[in-house]
Amino acid sequence: MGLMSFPATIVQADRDSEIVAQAGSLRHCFQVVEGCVRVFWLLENGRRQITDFLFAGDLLGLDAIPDNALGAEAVTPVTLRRIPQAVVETRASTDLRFARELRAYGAAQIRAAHARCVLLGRKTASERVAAFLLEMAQRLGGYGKSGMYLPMSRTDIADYLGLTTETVCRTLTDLRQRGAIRIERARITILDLPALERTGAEYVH
Amino acid sequence: MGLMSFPATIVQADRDSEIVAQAGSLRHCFQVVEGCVRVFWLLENGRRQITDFLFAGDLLGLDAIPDNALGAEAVTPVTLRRIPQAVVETRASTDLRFARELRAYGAAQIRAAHARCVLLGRKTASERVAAFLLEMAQRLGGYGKSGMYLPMSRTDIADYLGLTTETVCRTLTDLRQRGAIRIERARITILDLPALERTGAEYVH
DNA sequence: CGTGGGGTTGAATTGTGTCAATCAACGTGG
DNA sequence: CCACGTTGATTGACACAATTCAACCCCACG
Repeated sequence: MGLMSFPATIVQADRDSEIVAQAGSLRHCFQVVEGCVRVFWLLENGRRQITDFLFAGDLLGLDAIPDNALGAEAVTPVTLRRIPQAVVETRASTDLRFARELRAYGAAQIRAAHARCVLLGRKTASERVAAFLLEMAQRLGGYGKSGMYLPMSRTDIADYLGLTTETVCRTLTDLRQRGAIRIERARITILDLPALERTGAEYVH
Repeated sequence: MGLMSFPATIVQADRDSEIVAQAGSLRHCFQVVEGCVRVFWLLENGRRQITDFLFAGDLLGLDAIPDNALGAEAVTPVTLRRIPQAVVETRASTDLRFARELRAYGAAQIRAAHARCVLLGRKTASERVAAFLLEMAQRLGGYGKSGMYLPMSRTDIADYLGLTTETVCRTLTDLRQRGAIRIERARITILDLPALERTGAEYVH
């Protein structure tokens, strides 16, 4: 993403601290340099839906999301590049190549969100967890013998998949007992990829 | 949306027929002129998730969605304006105002998709149905004494809300018995808006 | 006036949530 | 360096919301 060339302020965020997009009247967007961020919505009575996890390179706040309801927090200590919305807007209004990149990015976001709707609306707990592991392996480079380190808690995973912590645990245990994965705390190794893919049941048409 | 000014082919689609975005090597996007369209994903074994209903004025296929998995069908007989993707692309690459509109549209789509994730991941059946009725009332102008005509079947509604037909029915019946709505087949009238809004429980932060 | 496809209702089942107990890992301070 | 407290992960027992299976209804349509 051509966001690299933007003048940006480097900011840090502690574990579990909020990432504020609105500083005074100035809106910002961010690019994750290092660490993991969760983007979420809250409902009354404490229900939470995580709509995305962000890792190095990922973007936040490009879409002019209205302030209410949406939140972003550091899952781990995070380093971010912060860029004023207005700067991005200006660039988008002059640089056609960049504008196109932005549109492509938006389209990818929409596609991902729709895939998540399918997952949340129509998949079972096992399918959700399997799909999650596959997504994370994809994004974190977690195929391979050494597995991947998942920075987020089981609760985070549950709130991402529309489940409870307990169900996530049980499902992981089940996958382990079937020999599909190895679990060492936050490190998960995929042992039987085809089995996971069979369970993660992606779209058909 | 500035799509009105585009040269477009008017096409019709029968009830339940597919709307094909890919004619040969030419991709198209559409604007609904009249009728209702469902956009959906299929999973193996017949599970279906409807990601959106489209009504007059709404757009389809602007985002360069990869052909697989996604489908669009006419819920009612539909009239559409069909525009080649390439034309839109070209226009976006020259007309900055239009490009901006496109981005705003994309941002709105993302926001809507995220709201749907919250609904599918964290809301109860009653909350989903109430939210659905409010959304439809909003989009169809269905507040008011005469209510609104819902063109889609209960099965469609269920597949939109991640429920079963039966649950949708029961929940509607329940809302009726509480005096929140009146049901006459496909026509639904909101009698107690505050009650619905209380149930539909929107985001809090 | 049948016939058929949605819609509605009922009864039984089950996947997932809830509540609760235990465990494992880790940081802290004595 | 070790008891302790804290926090997240795991497991078990039970409850319940929503699904499944089934029957019936009702209207539209040939």
